[in-house]
Order: sequence, then structure tokens, then C-alpha cells
Amino acid sequence: MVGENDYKNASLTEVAEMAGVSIATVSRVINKNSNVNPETRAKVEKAIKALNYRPNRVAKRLRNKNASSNLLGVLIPDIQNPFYVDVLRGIEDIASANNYALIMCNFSQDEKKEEMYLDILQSESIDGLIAAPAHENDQKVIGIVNSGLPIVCVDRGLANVDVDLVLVENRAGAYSAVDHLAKKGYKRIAYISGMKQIPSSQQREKGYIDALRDHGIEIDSDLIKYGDSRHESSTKLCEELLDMPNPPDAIFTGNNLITLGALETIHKRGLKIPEDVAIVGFDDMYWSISLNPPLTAVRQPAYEIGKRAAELLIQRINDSSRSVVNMILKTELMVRSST
Amino acid sequence: MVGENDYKNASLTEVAEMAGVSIATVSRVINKNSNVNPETRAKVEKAIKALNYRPNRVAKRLRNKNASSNLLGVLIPDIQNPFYVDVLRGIEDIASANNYALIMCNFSQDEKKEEMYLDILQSESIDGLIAAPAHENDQKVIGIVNSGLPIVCVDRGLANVDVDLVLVENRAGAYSAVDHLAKKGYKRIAYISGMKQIPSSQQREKGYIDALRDHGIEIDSDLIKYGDSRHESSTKLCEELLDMPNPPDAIFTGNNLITLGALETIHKRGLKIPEDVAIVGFDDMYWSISLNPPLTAVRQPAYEIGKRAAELLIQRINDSSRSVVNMILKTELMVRSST
DNA sequence: AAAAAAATTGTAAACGTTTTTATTGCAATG
DNA sequence: CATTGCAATAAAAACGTTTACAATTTTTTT
Repeated sequence: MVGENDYKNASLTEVAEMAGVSIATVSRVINKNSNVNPETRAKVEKAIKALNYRPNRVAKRLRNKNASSNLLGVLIPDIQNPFYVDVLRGIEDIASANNYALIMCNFSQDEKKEEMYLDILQSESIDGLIAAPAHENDQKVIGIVNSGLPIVCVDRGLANVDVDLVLVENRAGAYSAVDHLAKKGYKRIAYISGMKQIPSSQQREKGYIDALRDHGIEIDSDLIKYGDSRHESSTKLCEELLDMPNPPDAIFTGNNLITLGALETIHKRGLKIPEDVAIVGFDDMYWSISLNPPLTAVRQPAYEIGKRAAELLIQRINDSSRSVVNMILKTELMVRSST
Repeated sequence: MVGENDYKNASLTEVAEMAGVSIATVSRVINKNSNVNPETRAKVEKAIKALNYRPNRVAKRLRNKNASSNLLGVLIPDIQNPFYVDVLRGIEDIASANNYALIMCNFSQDEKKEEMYLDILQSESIDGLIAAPAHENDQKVIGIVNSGLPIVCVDRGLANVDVDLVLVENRAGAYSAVDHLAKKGYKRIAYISGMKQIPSSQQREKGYIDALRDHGIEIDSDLIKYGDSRHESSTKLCEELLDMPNPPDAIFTGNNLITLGALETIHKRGLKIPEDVAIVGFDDMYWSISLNPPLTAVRQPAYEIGKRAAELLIQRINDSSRSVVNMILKTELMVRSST
């Protein structure tokens, strides 16, 4: 009978027993750094194979508190947002190429959950962390920075804290979108923002306002709506905008999910884009071209953000004294037919 | 100076020292199950607070080999596919409500990566695993089933292995899509499948063929294309279909990503949907209504799949002897204007 | 008041590693 | 031949927990 024991995880002790050596020797064989007699090595390797031995990562981490555990943490605010999924892919490709496993935590824009996950990550003895903090004054994340754990922030920075950072030119990106709308002749341009406390939301609002100002368009605060970055809230906010006595002729949406929510509302009302209302979104998606109509959008290099962040993190792990890097990537306005 | 030590993780020993008791007592205070004098408890709790003590999960897992480590593994084939993201959300909601953390692994349809992640998960002493195996004869996953680790498969089953399983009626779902097309009068209906070795692809093909047969439509094997479930491959396969001397008048796409790829190709060619070619996708997305045109699709309850799987897994962890459950959820055809 | 029972706390082992230190055997040196 | 040096290996400690068991104190019973 093929019993359960066939699959039981063998330990160093069992390997040592089978090979007739001490566990120290087995460990030396595995971590090829030290001298061991070729014959002994052969015996041990045979036993390892026979028992299908795999080192226990938990024990390894406990013992090697300060050495590498080959484990990185990732903390992201919203797995439903395709932007973060692309960031994640970038991280994952670099991580697995460098033999790091990922423990991925999604806090769904919920600070309580964020705290829980940060606790868990810390007590898992990860080598380093890539995080998009809930907001600029995220004390939990700041605490981690101060603890000395290698960390790279993505998409969102921290106020008054020097930390490795990868993000995009949010202000400039938003500016290019609104500038484009203004040049096309739209006058009442609305902005549906993500959560107000997120740095990127603030930067994008700044770009929006700067662009309006440069075009001599008066800022109407009724045209600025703050959501929670979730699809449901953005459909509602878009409805509010369209219900105004003097509704906007164009909408700039602050992120992926907001764009999709706004589109849904516009379509439900049977309005024509861009004739009745134009729309530009922050965040491009690879299927933006298949939307109705093909969407004009500010493209962020999401995959590259993740890639760069992972590279920075691994560098930081290997050299904790290297100077702090803030990497600001460019955005690109993809003009299609929604404007 | 606020130094690094302020944030250093305290250990049981330090708490015990500060409170003037043994580590066993501290442990008892933390794991509220056993008797300890109220005064002692107060002293210990004060020390815990003062040192900001948090139990080390790694040590806990190592010690409690057989007890709960409050850690679940999730192994998914493709994080870029919104279907799996929704499954993940369902899993995560249940997991975090039950105090389980998630270690999430995405193998990008790459069996080498899958193997690596399964190794890692096993050696992390997880309590249980939710996995979508690479294919029906995935020996690595079968090995895990045999090892006795609690596991629930989602979306894809295993041949000849009794294991908890949550999936949808793939055959019936595909049937309803193709039946719908046939009733609408389409005669040359193509199928762009995901990876051939995935059980769900096979089941959907079966549904496709059964529906055609029931409508007396002859099966043309040139109209069946097999991709790798990635966006790039599906654009190419769609091109091949449209380039045929006798091209299809309707396409049934095997999953989310394939649908988006096919749409892209059709739009690039300036073809009208559904006049020039109709399309039904397997997998609905919450923004399907915003596509051009609003997409007719077979909806899978992805979130619920994840939720049910996590519930089953937790049950299994708590009672390894309960009988195996295969849960088959219904699909729903969302008729919009792409057909 | 002595014995028994119950409550509280402490001691030590164990989980599976890595690594420091100690031991062994053997060749080279004087 | 006695000493030294080196290579190979073993022994033991440590990482931070939980828990079985032992020891102590307090309470109850007789």
C-alpha cells in the first residue's frame, strides 16, 4: 500500500541517520560552502535523494534570523485593480528569477487589514517588503522603515521619510490628460478622484487643477468628486455628475476602477462618448482598445514599476547602506476615441 | 535618538524577564487557555505592551508542527486572468475572517514554476492549500493530496483522485453559449480554446460540440483553435480564423483573456460585431457591459468559487475525516449585444 | 493541624535548521 | 619520536515558541 509516509517530509536527522553521518555534515553538503570528503558527500547525496529530502524553510528562517530567508513580502491596496496586478507580475518575475518566494497580502484599502498583514509579515521574518502604503502618514509602514527592514514603496510615498520609492509622474500624467481635453475644446471638465488621502490622488488633482488654470478655465469644486477607488462608488459619483443642472462635458477619472465605473454609468444612460461626454482615464489597460469607445488613457508602466521595485529591494537587502533611491517613471497619454 | 532598537521584535524571554516570570507563564497568558493568577497576568500584559511584543510566527510554526499555523497556501495559474483574481478575493475574505493568512503563488501556467512553489509551500508548513492544478495528471499536486495535507482544488480537478473540488458546469455553460449562437442563426461557429490539457478547456469543447451536434451543424475541426490562455496567442488565433477562405460568422472564446484578445483583433480589422462576426465569451467581467459592444458571456460565480473553496478547506483542516465534497456551481448566460 | 486537592508557576525538551567549537585521524615537520 | 598543522567530522548551542512534567504555593477537607 502506498501509505502516507511515502510523502512525509524527511528531516536532516533522518538523512544523517541513513547516511551514517552527523546532521552537521548533511547541512554542509547541502550548503556547498564548506569542505566535505567526496565519498561522504556521495553517501549523503544518495540519502537525500532516497528520502526526497527538502530543507524546512521554517526552521531555516528561525535559525538564520539575520541571514536570507529567501522570502519577500508584498503589500498591495487592491488586487481588483489591474494596475496592481501588473505591478505584482513585475515583482514576481524578478523575485522568482532571484530565488525569492513572495508572500502576497492584499488589504483592500482597509487599514485594519493592512495592520494585520504587516504584523504577520514582520513575524514571518521576511527579507524585505514592497508596499503601497494606505496614505502618506501610514505609521505602521513608517514603523517598519524605522525598524531597518529593507523596504521599497511603490505607487505611494511616505511624508518626511526617506525610503526607496518607485512611482510615476502623477501630476504630469494628469496634466497631460486634462491638457488634452482642454485643447480639444472641452470646458466643463470633471475629476473623479480616488481616495483623497492617497498621495497619488492628490498629485493627480494637482495636475488637473494646473492644467485647467493654464487654459484659463475656472475651477468649479462641484466638478471634483472623491470616491474610495471602488467600482461601486465611482458609478454613483458619475451619476451625481451627470445629474447636475450644468453637467460636465468631459470627465477625467483618477484610476482604472473609477474609469470602468464611470463608463458603466454613461452606457447605462445611453449617452454617446465623446459627443455627450468625453472621458480620459488614469491607467491604461491592455484591453482599453476594446472598450466602447476605445479609451483615451494615461498609461503607467505598471509592470516596470514592479520590476524596478523588486530590483531595488534585492539590492537593498544585499547592501543596506546604499543610498536611498527615488525612481520616478514617465507616463504616456494614449489617445484613442473617447475624447 | 530614536534608534533601531525601539522597533526590534521582542521575544518571550525578554517579556518574561521584564515581568519577572518564566517564559512558560508568558506563553500561557498569550494563549488564554490555561489558568494564571490575575495579578501575574496583569504584570505580564503590562510587559507585553511595554515591549510591543508580537509572537514570532516562524517559531510557532516550527514548534507546532501539527497544530494550526494559521497559514493557507493558494496556487493559481494566472494572476492576469480576472477570473482568478475574483476567486482569490473570495478565498481571502473567508481566510481573513477565520484568522488565516494567505501565501499566494502564481505560476503563470508554467509547470516548472508550479513545482517550485509547491515545494516552497510544503516546506512552509502551511495548514492547507487551495490549488488550480496545471492539468488532470498533475503529479506534484497529486503527491500533495496523498501526503495528507488538506487541499481543495478549484476550477480544475484531478483524474482518478478523490479530492475536495469546487468548479462550475463547464460543459453546460459552453453548451448554453453555443446553443444561443445557433438559435440566433449562426452557422459557422468557431471555438478558441485555452490550453488543451486543462480539464475545463476539454469540458467546454465538449459543450461546444454537443451544442453544434444538437443543432445539426457539422463540426469543422478547422474552426477549433487551441491557445495557451494568454492574450498574445489569442489575437493570433483569431487572426487565423478571420483569414480563412471561409471564415466563421461567430466565435466562442474559451476564457476571459482569450475573449479580450479576440476582441482586439476584430477591432483592429474594423469588423462589426455582431454583423460581421459575433462573439460569446466564457467568463463574464464586471465591465463586460462597457466593451464594444457589450459582451454576451457565460458568467462563472468566481468570487463564490473562492469562498466555497476556502470554507471547505477550513472544514477539512478542522476535520480531516469528513467525506470528500465535489461542489459544482451553475453558470449563467449573460446575453448582451455581441451576438 | 495534618493531609489531600487544587491552583499556579517553573523547568526542560522539542520542532529542524546553521554554525561555533571541539574532536579525531593523519601527514608533515623538527 | 614527539609535536604541529590540517582536513574532516561530530557535538552542542541557538533561534522563539509550546507543552508535558515537576515543583511550589494556596485552599479545602478531615
